[in-house]
Amino acid sequence: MLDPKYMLENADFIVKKTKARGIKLSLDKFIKISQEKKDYLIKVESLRHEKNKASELVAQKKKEGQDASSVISEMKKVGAEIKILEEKLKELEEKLREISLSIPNVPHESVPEGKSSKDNVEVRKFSEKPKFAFPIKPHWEIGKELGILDFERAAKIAGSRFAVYFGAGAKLERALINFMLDVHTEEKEYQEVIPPFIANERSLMGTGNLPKFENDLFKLRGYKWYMIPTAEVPLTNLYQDDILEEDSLPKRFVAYTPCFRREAGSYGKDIRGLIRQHQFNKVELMSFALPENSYTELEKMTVDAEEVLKRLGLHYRVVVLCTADMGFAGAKTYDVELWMPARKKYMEISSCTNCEDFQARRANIRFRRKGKSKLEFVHTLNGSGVALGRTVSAILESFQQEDGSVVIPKVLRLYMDGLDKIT
RNA sequence: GGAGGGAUGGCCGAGUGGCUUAAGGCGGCGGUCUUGAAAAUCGCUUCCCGGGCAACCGGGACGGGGGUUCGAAUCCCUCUCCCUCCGCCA
Repeated sequence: MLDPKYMLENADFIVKKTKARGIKLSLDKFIKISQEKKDYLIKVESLRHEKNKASELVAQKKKEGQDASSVISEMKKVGAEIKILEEKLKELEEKLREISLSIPNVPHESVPEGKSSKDNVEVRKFSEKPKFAFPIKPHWEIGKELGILDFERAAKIAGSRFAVYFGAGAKLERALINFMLDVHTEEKEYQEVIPPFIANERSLMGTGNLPKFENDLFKLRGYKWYMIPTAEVPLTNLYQDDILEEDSLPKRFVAYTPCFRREAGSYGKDIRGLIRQHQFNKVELMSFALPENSYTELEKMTVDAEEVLKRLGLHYRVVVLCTADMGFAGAKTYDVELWMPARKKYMEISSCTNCEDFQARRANIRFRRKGKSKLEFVHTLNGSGVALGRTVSAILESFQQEDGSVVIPKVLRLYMDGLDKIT
């Protein structure tokens, strides 16, 4: 949510920036209703003032034993009038809120303009694409042949877009979770969290998943609960309605959670393998930062996410998303993309986003500067550190051997009882 | 699932229809004292919206929503969350 004052004062700029996102937006209605609301507000306030004065008079008269009935009957009328105006006012406020909630964040000035993901700009790369002297296989074939991934059995249990991990596959996934958590907690100053994997409406409003993107979510039937699509939701809402101390910022958290997504509208896309699942594991980074530091924090977070991939020895690149490819709540996003040898394509594995005060305003997360009374909204940042399923895919494909086995990256062997190869 | 008790400013906590314009304390900020600090002491300090260059003025908010009333933190209804006891349970 954007600051309503900012919206009124910079309407043209916001419309222009939103257009760059590929979204058509008009703020005319917002401006008109805002003015209307203000007029009503002034009317209501003056009537309420009158009422307050009269109430004082009634109290005084009664104390002095005088008759107050004329004032009281007069105020009955005023009271009724106030009620009508208040209803109208509330209606207008509700409309304004609805509009505000549906407007995406404004991209940061450093974000390149573009029309699609093709216009994302590569920022840096790490290492080289792996080379193979034999015909390579996609990860689902490798996983099936090694007996560590099973999509058919997952389909029996749940349906398509689910996976069962067996033996060394399950252990690899668990090793990666522990490895990532250890890197982020022991070296990168993030505090580990295990949050609920279910969140309520308010929390999903806070992050911007609701009200616009309900179709992406799994809702629990009969409850106002949703399965989390990412740990960003519970982590951001850790401090919903809170007031933080300036000294306590930045606050950094890392959480392992499963993520649940409907993937509605992606029928037929990435149907094979671990790339696009209804349920996947992810280690997520989260940071609450001072506004003046949030872009430094975004750089740090991206580098921290990359660190994991570097140590695994996987080839990746970092791109800055263009205006058209960014998410609803983001002001700037870096995607870290892993190289998938079998598809000969880079795939997003981490998305590090500075939401500035967009989510903080929705979730009401504020802070107080030392010695000042005015409250400000914090900046929130989130980034994957990193998604597990796609990492496993890249490991299987990148480190596959001619005999069908897969070499385990050195940093993981400690987490896998010394196992150096899955055969 | 049953029965009770709660939710008040950054935090703690008083307040059961109009002398509350939310007491008091803690914390925070500033002054006095001190070589400095601590202690003591004095003052300031809830947030949001509207108006104003400003001092200031007006309005709102006591978990959320609704109601009663001339007037609600206070009474009624409802929802959410928290606590205690009983039952069940990994």
